[in-house]
Amino acid sequence: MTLRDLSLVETRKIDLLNAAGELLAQKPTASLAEIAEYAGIGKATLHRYFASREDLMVALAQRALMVIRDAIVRSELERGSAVDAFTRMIEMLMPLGDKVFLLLNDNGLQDHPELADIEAPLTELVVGLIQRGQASGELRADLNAEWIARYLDYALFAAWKAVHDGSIARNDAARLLVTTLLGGIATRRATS
Amino acid sequence: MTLRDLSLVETRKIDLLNAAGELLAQKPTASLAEIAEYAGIGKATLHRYFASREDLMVALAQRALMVIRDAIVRSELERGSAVDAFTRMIEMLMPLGDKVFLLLNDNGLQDHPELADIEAPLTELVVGLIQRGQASGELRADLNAEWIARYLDYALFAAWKAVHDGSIARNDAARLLVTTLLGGIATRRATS
DNA sequence: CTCAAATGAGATATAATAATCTCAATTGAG
DNA sequence: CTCAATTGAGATTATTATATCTCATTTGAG
Repeated sequence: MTLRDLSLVETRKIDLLNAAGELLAQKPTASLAEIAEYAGIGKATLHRYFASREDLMVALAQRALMVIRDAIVRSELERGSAVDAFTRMIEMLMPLGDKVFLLLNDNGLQDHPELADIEAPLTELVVGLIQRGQASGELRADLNAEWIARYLDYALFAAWKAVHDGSIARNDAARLLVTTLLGGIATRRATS
Repeated sequence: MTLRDLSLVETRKIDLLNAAGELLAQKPTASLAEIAEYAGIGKATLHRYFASREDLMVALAQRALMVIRDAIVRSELERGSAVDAFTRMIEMLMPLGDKVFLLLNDNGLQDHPELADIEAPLTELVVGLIQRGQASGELRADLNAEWIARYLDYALFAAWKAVHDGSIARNDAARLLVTTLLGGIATRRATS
């Protein structure tokens, strides 16, 4: 085994990130020593892969964003009606909560450049979908698309948290979120 | 001046909390030394008022919740239609973002008993309003009231953050949030 | 099998911050 | 004005976690 064998190194990094993500989901304040132990490796080895805690955190957040991106790509936003695509996207994203939702807020990595580079095109995809829906008359055109995208983000967090707390059923979460987002909380009568 | 003069001690505590909240809003990682300096008092004095950092943080979060509670009480949820009351509440809460929205997520004080005691009755008030709206036919009865309350929380954060980032206008935020929450993001056509 | 590369356990060094302590200076009630 | 209570500046100690280092052991490519 040599360091030049990038695929092996990458595999180990992935295993390490998986373990770290798992532990941090339970205990967001876990120390590097705890993470190393949980991952079954030595502290020194952890540092060989990630020089600092921040490096590790950034890598974790990058991966979380990439998981989200993959889910969005796989939901084929361009296919069918905007509302159908929107629904597919929520259904794909909903199950990812456990892996990503703690990682993406809790930390102080909001405006890290390496993360912004991944997040920006992601937001673009979503904004694009929303604009398509507005153009087709499916989504309200009186709301700014960027606002809707941000609103969607937070609504996702709300649903993830509700599932995590056990206050809504896992299987029901996507449907519930979609219907709440699309239809709002008022009846027709009240908003007419 | 003696320690038995509770009102004076309370006044100083309030000043200290104001300063601490102000600084932490700008720099959430500020050390106790920085907080003391910003408040214009010595570190020792700060410790005389709050024995530990956690004590201070809990006090800050308590106060933030109390500020929110006051705003909700002043919006008279029982007066008029549920939608009107709901709108008044959002309009009262929106301007508080700067003071409270960092304090209530960022930290690790989620399930502190002293905070839960303040938060629980608050949630009750909101859930009560939502149920009133559902009973009167103004709000959708097919959505669980607790879910709507939580959804509302996160939507508020979304709007607060959007204002903070400058991506929506301060003056417009309450109206935008209310219309998005009540009406949803889809057109009538799409949800019919 | 061989050996260079990689690893793990743990010691050690650094760093940041919280918490405590000391004491001279200030404050304000009476 | 007087004096006990309070305060502030800063030294000191305690705590915690990160980061580095050492070296014996393990691993796996060839």
